[in-house]
Amino acid sequence: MAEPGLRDELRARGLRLTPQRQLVLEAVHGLGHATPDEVLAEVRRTASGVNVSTVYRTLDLLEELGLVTHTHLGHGSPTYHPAEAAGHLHLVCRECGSISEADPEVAAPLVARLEERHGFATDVRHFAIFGRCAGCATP
Amino acid sequence: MAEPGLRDELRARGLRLTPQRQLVLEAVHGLGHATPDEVLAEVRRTASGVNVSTVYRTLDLLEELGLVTHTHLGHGSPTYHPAEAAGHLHLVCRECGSISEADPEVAAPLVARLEERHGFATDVRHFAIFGRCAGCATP
DNA sequence: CTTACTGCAAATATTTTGCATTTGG
DNA sequence: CCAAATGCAAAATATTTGCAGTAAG
Repeated sequence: MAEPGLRDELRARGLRLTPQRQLVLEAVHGLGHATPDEVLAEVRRTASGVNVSTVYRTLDLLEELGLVTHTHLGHGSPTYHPAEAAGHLHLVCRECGSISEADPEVAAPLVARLEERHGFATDVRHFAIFGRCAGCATP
Repeated sequence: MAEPGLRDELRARGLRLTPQRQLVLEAVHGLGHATPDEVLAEVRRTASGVNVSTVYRTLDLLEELGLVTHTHLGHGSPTYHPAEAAGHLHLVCRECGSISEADPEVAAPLVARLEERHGFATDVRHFAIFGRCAGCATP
């Protein structure tokens, strides 16, 4: 998978395209949702010996470049996604820990009201909703 | 400020009312929003020498008892609130970091749709919405 | 060549845990 | 008294940083 965007975004800022940066970006794409640790593990499955610090620094960089985003899905580490795939909400079940996704359209009325009443521009990508999933519902 | 609820909740489970537990609960009430660290600092302003571990253990306990709740407001430590005051949404501005509140009623349509389409029971208390606040809007 | 980038190891920060001691009821 | 709770110090995690060597352009 070539990442045409990466090289250009980097050059535009006088930065360099390195194998590590390509690997991290590919890992984020491959995994869909992943913590820095999971990205590290994935990267190491392919190329051995990429360093933890590099993964952290690279994820920060990729986020600045607008190629990935992150979300806080509750406790622990943040989760990184490819920016393009970020157009969904996360439903986090506090009982079983499962994470499902929902169409951002369900949040449209909320977004509209927040804008209207609070002048608040909601970033739907960075969104996590907590509760109890269907599977854990007590009948 | 007497905490009538605390003693009873504890006794109902065969647990004990200790000065530390009262102090932590009072600190959460006094602060409104606070990380474990901030709670610790506040508690120490009053009584000296309450231990970090006790604060963590107590916050967990108070949450189980339903007297406080916590929310993840982005990076870093979770934020604890008094349970009664928890009936609001948090609007977190990613630019200035400010946290404002909104009436949970604005989320009603979202909650309804998630229930209907995904069988997901949203916990509105545990809710954080990211975006850009009115003050940071670029005109 | 120039300087951005990486690896490494140590420093921070945060939360958890085992165990001896204290203390509420 | 006795089990529960605390303090303490060490362990487990997670993330950041300084710096010297490596490599992209």
